[in-house]
Amino acid sequence: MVRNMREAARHAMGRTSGRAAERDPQGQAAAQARLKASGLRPTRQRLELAGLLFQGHDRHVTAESLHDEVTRAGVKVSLATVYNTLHQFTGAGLLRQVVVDASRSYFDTNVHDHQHFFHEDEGRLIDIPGETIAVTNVPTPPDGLAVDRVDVVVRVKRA
Amino acid sequence: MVRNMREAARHAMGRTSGRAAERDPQGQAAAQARLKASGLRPTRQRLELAGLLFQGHDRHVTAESLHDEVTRAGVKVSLATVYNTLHQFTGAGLLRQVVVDASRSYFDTNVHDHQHFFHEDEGRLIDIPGETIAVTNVPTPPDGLAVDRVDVVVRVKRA
DNA sequence: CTCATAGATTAGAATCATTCTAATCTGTTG
DNA sequence: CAACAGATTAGAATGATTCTAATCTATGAG
Repeated sequence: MVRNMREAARHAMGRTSGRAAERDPQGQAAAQARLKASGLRPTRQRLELAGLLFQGHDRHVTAESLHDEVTRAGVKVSLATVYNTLHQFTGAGLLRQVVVDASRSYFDTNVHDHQHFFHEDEGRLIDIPGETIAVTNVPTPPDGLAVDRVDVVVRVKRA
Repeated sequence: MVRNMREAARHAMGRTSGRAAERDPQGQAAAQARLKASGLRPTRQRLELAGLLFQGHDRHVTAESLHDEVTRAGVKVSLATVYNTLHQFTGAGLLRQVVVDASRSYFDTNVHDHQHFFHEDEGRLIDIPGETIAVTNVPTPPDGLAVDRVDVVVRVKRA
């Protein structure tokens, strides 16, 4: 029994993930449950990425930044898989895609109602809590259309 | 004198632009003045593009859509020039760039304060008049940063 | 536990919007 | 009209993202 579990863990997590799991037990566990709920297999790569993404605090990543990060952590995941995973997590409601920069896509681990500062000089996103800003008098959309969501981006620059 | 003006017009406007000018006298004249004010030479290409863009009603274009349009109108302008021109017009305050879609840049001839519906199924922008929506309680940006502008995008889908 | 298989990963090619290059052309000014 | 700064352009280059099709692996059945 003990051996079975070790085997399973080794298979699921791969070489370096013991460390990742220690770094980040809760995020990974929660993510694993949510992956299962979405019909996504808990592969080594997805667990590693989830471990980095869901550490408790809100994060904003691009495919490239996350790929760099996971690679620097000594884990081998292809860029294609990072892209796939970001989209699958988004589909599963674990991430939200943020469009603020024509050249890059950002993904946000905070999927609740909130807005962003976008630092145009550095290409960095900063959360604004959901209750802060109020958007009122949003008009009814044209016929046959329904509001999906309202995005507010406060673009900021060095003073 | 008459001959000089004709020549100038012919040179500035090229083969087919007599028609374009007739189609769109006010937009072109206004644009010409504003180009001059920005130190941009009134070339055939820029006048043609301005003629299409500034016809009085607000427009949303992408580089590709504008290039198609000017090409269909029988005018030969390279895609590179369309990109250059859109950016120069934006720098001159004649256009505003709108980021709503990770895969494309939109340019809006309405540079006044206003917001957009973005039709996610069709990739189409629809103006919301500036006085309609109210955004309140925008927090102070982090130290050393100043608000450049606040973008509001109401994402809509087929009901 | 083992196997078959659906699902996942990946290297590398392909794509798409956009930018760059450097050669040629044109508006402007003297 | 000459000369030159500025503009245009074809085509190459870039960079993010997606696709392909070959190889792996998690899972459920037996």
